[in-house]
Amino acid sequence: MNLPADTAMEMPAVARAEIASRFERREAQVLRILDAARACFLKSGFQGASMGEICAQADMSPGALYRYFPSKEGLIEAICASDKEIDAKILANIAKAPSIIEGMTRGLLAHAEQVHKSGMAPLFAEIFAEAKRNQTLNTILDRSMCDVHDVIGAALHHASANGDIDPVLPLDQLLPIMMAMGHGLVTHDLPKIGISIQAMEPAMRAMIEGLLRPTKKANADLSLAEHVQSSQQT
Amino acid sequence: MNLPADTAMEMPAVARAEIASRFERREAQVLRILDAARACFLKSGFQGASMGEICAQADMSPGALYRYFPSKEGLIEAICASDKEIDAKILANIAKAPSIIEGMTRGLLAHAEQVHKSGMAPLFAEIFAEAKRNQTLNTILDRSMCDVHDVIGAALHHASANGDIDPVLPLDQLLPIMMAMGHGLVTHDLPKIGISIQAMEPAMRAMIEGLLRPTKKANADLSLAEHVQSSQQT
DNA sequence: TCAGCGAGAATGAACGTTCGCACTTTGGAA
DNA sequence: TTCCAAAGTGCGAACGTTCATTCTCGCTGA
Repeated sequence: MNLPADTAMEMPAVARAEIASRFERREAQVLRILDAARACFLKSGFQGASMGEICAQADMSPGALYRYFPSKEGLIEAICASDKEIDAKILANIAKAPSIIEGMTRGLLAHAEQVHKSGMAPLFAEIFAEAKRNQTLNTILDRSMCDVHDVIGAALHHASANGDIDPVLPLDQLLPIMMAMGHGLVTHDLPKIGISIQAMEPAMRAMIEGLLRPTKKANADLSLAEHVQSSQQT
Repeated sequence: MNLPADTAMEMPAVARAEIASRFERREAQVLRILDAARACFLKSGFQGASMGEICAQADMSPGALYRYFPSKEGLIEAICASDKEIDAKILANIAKAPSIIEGMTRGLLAHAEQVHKSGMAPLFAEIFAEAKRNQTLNTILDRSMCDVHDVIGAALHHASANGDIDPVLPLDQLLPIMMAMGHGLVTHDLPKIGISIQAMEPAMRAMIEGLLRPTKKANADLSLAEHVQSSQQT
């Protein structure tokens, strides 16, 4: 941003290119620490990872690390806050999608695939688990969830106004269901089962279509009468 | 706290006969410890809860506790193993349901409601997060998931043989989706949002119907063509 | 009498954090 | 330019605490 230009000019060109100013150097160090912390938290969990472990991973002494973060708690909060931004592009695509069904289908799958491919699924699970106990984390998570809520909520309203959503179902119930689905896809260990996430697209689309598309559900109870002749097993 | 062991110990001679034997007393103590551990893990997480905390909650000294469990690790494993049984009745109901759609709808919601009502959702989140790092826990969890897989898998096969499931979708993809949904409903903080889980039944049924019910999805891409005139927002 | 139980102090390791110090960079005065 | 004080940075030993676990010993019921 607002670098002292004179200082930059006193430096040799090579050094200036690498770390042009104090501010940037500081930012680079912060990033280095965050990367190390992410790796350690991923491997050992928030409580399980020690500051020593993180220092070693960042190739830095404790004294140095504590110049950048006031505490382990602060580090955890920074990790949570930094990882919310992952969704930005995906959210934009949901808003731009030709229909709510396409948007949600692709958005959910893209999100799940991104998280699993980057290997960050355990970290997500950790964040959500920790947020149920840690008030500060909970607030951070809520704030980042707000963006998601806003985008999907707006898309739902828009689709509803267009008559693309079954009027029987209250809109404010659809959103939590979507959120829970996304949550499940990310937290559940899909890759372990050997499922390709992209291959799930037809099934996901069918499911979301069932949820949102009008008609066909005036009284769903007929499914009961229809299938009385059925199921039991050993 | 209403701990079984407490009550038993303060009971008159007649009632004491119920837990007279060494074995039964030992079992009661184990239960007392497990209850305390569950409460502490729920509040502070596996790593966050200390043995001291658990001892205090169980009203027991460390020396006593260690007569029943070899380590904190062992306690965690016991908690994970004991909490898998929650699903037994719900699973049975899924198998007995008149149709796969009814079974899955009610099963998923019953499971979610039970977990949330008992306030154990954070513990579930904790277990799943921890299992991604701890090999032993992972095995325990896998084993308990096997039961669920078996029951739902059997129900799916049965329904599929009856023609109740869209033949286009491979069965082995449906199961992970169901699992992920259940997982999401449990782990996501539905009650915080103020949603009554039972009220979600129509929406859930519509969604599962969309996923399983035949017809209507020969080429779902028409949803794209249909809605080209759509969505953007502020 | 004896095996098992329970309490609680003791132990030793690990942890988050701080401290003191040496080194470098910065910005301005001489 | 040269010099200096101030500020910033990094290191790693050290600190105080907390933790999981063990030990010792007295107690209890059979």
